[in-house]
Amino acid sequence: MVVPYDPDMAGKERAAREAWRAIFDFIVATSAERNATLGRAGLTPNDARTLASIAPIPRSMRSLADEWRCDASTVTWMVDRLEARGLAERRPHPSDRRSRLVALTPAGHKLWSRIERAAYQPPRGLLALSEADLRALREAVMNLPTGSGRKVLERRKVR
Amino acid sequence: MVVPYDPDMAGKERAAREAWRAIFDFIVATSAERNATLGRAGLTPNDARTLASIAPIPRSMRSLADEWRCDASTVTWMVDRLEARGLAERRPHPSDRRSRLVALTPAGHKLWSRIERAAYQPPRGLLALSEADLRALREAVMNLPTGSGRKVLERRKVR
DNA sequence: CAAAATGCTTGGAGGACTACAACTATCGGA
DNA sequence: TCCGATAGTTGTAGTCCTCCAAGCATTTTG
Repeated sequence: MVVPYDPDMAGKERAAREAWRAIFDFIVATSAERNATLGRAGLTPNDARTLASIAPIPRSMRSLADEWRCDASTVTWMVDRLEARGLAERRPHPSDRRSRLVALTPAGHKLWSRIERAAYQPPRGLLALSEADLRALREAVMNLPTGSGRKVLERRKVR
Repeated sequence: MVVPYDPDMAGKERAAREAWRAIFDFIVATSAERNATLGRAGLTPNDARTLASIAPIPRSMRSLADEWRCDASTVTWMVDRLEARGLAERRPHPSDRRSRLVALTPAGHKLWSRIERAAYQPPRGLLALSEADLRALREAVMNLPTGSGRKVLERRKVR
């Protein structure tokens, strides 16, 4: 499909830019609050990231290090902290005795589901949008590259 | 204005929740990437926050501490770091000789505008929305409360 | 004016985060 | 079976972030 000239494009581009700026600013403004919320629960941002990563299914230390592109020892520290709080635990890997699976404890599941529920509570203001808009917004956000415009983000294979 | 019953509400609520979840996941997924991008520019997250705060207009140390609800000495450290890198500078306050205004240097402006431009680049997906929708979206987001309900964040106790 | 308040800096302290190097245990292929 | 590769831990180190206490300069208030 060819679009030789769309007189609306200029205005639309600008509108998109302004909308995005608002979203971005909101994200920035929110992240501080989000961290404060986590802090109230005694969690650091990394704690939360770890919980989120292992909540669906136990993960090996190695896979976490790969996902986060950090040193394996860093994962050791992070998991240590969660384990000390009783939120996560190391389990033996069923087929590789070198490896450990990191899993949430019942307390960890409880805490994380509470935080997740609160965090996913959509702000009322979103209801000002039409359902179609909301879907478009969701689509738009879901298709965003997670890098800040950076080139092709090298695919990370999460095992 | 009374809204006794809106058959769309259920679907809308769900759409809002899903859109919000997408945004939230994006925030989580992005924060690491975003920090990596900043890191490539030699900036810590706090560096970026400071640059963003003083970019529009020079600010006093005090106002920054108030905005971030942190100790005044923390602001001193942060500004020190930027000043050491030649990105920001302290200027005398025109009417209060106790106070200092923190401003971007030319180098700071240059760097920040580059980063800002990249960060504010709107995702193409947003163009799927009509211009009117985009404006509505912007309005909605701009009117969102940035807090997750909680108003007063208690001083976090240092252990 | 004297005292209290304010703006900022310095010094001290500690936790979080991160990497690298060295080490142990285990796995997998030749 | 033997050896290189892999998973994870420990020790070391450095930066960042954050606070509190103390102190200085200046402003505001009684």
